[in-house]
Amino acid sequence: MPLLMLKDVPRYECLLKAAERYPTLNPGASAAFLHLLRTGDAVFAAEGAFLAGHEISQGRFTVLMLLNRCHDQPSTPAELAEEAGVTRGTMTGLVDTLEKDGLVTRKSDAQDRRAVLVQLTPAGRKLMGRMLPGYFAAVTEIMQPLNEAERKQLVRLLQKIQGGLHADQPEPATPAR
Amino acid sequence: MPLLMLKDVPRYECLLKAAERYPTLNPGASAAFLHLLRTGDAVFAAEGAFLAGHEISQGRFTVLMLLNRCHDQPSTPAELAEEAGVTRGTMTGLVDTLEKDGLVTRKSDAQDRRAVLVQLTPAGRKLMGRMLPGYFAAVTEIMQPLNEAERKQLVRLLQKIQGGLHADQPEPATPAR
DNA sequence: TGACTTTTGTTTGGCTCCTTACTATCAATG
DNA sequence: CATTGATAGTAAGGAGCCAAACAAAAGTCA
Repeated sequence: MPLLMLKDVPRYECLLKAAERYPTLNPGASAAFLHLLRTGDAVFAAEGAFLAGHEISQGRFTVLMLLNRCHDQPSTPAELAEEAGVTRGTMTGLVDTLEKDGLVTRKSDAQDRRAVLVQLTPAGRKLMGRMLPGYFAAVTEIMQPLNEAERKQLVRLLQKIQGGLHADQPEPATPAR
Repeated sequence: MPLLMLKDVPRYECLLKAAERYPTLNPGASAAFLHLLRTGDAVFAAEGAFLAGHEISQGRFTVLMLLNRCHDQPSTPAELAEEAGVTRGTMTGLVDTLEKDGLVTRKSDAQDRRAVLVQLTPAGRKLMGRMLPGYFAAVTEIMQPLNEAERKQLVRLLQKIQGGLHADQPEPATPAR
């Protein structure tokens, strides 16, 4: 549960009342915003609870997923950090603990002596094979309340929001490539 | 950006292909799940970016919001922790830094000598008065891509998911009260 | 070649949050 | 009363993340 926020979304009437005091408050937008954060956090926590049952954190699980994707190709920490959306420093720590637990190995790249190649060990592969069916089942379970049409609808709405965010925050240094 | 996860949601075709290997993987459910986490995190980050411009973190802002709600009533750290969904230990730290910055004060409760009352200082109230219009405008801006009907639809879908989560995870110790 | 810039992985120190353990106070019951 | 149990706030230690600074190795270009 990484997001500190209101535990319960305020009732819509309260938002309406607050809007009288704050002219910039849009009740519909605020309600959607709060529910999105709230539900996103709850779903994230549900995923975390499942993974905690297997003694693994979300961060480590993400790395294992990335390494499990293409079985034999090892990845460098920099690639993993980029794909996971964390800094290389963070990835160093994640790989450290995964290596300590015997789930991945580090070996130096023959071509580039700066680089390190990270790869799943047989134990790591075995763990994923054991976890993934349950993991996917848990995800399906979480999304059970929505039928297929509703899921598509949800994805469409979320993509709209995300598209707006990207437009708001253009990377200033890379205009075109 | 507290959630470590895949930076980009996998393409739907990749999910379909993965579903061949993992029978429990439901592509539609997985896509909705990943988009929900991804967008929730992006929106959370956008909020954090706004608040960072005012030199304040999400956690501290939540506390200030709770204290600003009812102007004169001070709250105890335990109440604040309950409402914010964090532990009392975490709340101690948040109030510590807010007090250090002169935004809130602690005073001991006359009725209950264990308790502490936390209250906004004039400086804290002033900060909120300065920040909130921009904050609500930023929330509105984030939700701009959705029209009012879509926002309602989104809230409905999110509530459905949340309802399912509560049903899955019944508090075992408090059956009825 | 030699002097630059970039990239790689790591280290360090910081922040926010949690869990656990502790003391002080209250409340309930004999 | 005195004992027992619950509750309030705090402190200590850990996990996960970041930003900044670093040495080593590559790439670039005169």
